Amino acid sequence: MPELPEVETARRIIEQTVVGARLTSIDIRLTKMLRLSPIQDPSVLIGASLLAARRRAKVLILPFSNDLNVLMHLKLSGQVSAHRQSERHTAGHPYPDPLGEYPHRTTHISLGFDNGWDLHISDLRQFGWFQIVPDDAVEPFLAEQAFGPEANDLSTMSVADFAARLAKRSVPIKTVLLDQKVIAGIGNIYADEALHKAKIHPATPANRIETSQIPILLDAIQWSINAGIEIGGAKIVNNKATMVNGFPEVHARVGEACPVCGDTIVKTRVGQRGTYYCPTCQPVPSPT
DNA sequence: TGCGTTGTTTCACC
DNA sequence: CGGTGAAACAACGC
Repeated sequence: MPELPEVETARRIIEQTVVGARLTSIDIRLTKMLRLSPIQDPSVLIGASLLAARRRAKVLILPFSNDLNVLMHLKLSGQVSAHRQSERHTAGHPYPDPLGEYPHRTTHISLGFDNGWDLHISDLRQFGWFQIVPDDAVEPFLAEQAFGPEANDLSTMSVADFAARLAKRSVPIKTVLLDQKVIAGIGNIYADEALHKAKIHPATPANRIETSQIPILLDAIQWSINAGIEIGGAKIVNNKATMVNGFPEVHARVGEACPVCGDTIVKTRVGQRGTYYCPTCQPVPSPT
């Protein structure tokens, strides 16, 4: 799915278009999207106003005025697109064409608001979910996820806290960065970018990261996530991120030149995920 | 044709 | 119990 920057971009679009507006219609074409929802009848939301657009980790939280909330996860291929006449804002996976007709074959949910904006939720692979839950279920749901601090603002995570988490894990550092319970919001693209910025090989066992590298890695994570937010989320074409304003620097750029040292970026597999790094900037860690 | 793709959950196995 | 590795969910383009 969209990672934190893409979900944050979707949140901002929702905030700027339909927060404060009243829901006038909701059309759910693929009921599987509601498979985790305790409330199955979407019409209960009609007539209520959207109060805010929140985000925790990669989950969107949309509280309505009738004590109900929409919780949404875009997973690997979800997209939010807001439309009002000729105006359009889109975030998330771009399949098949953000400039084309909506709703289309993979637009599974559409919401209409009384200020003229329509929100279309599309999802090629259908891994995403959409829940309608009462107010008193929101915090328990989030608590159950046990998300770590937000990757775009790690001011609440001390170097000592992070070091303590890393010390308990023998798996590759990249795998730990993808664990939402350690830090929330990092995905495959930004894990590669953060490790390149910090000059750490992605397969380095987490418990063997040098103490001096830990604060550098914390800074690098925030840098990569905020770089992603600045460009409005990664731009995916044919399942590959394309560079916008020099970002990403290594992800999906196998065979190209490292922007730091000029060496050729290579691709490997770490924790079953495609992984890109620069062999010069990120040397294989020395044994023991 | 088979493989890989911005994520998370579950399960078997230590 | 807790950590780890792999499969599963599914559709599409190369």
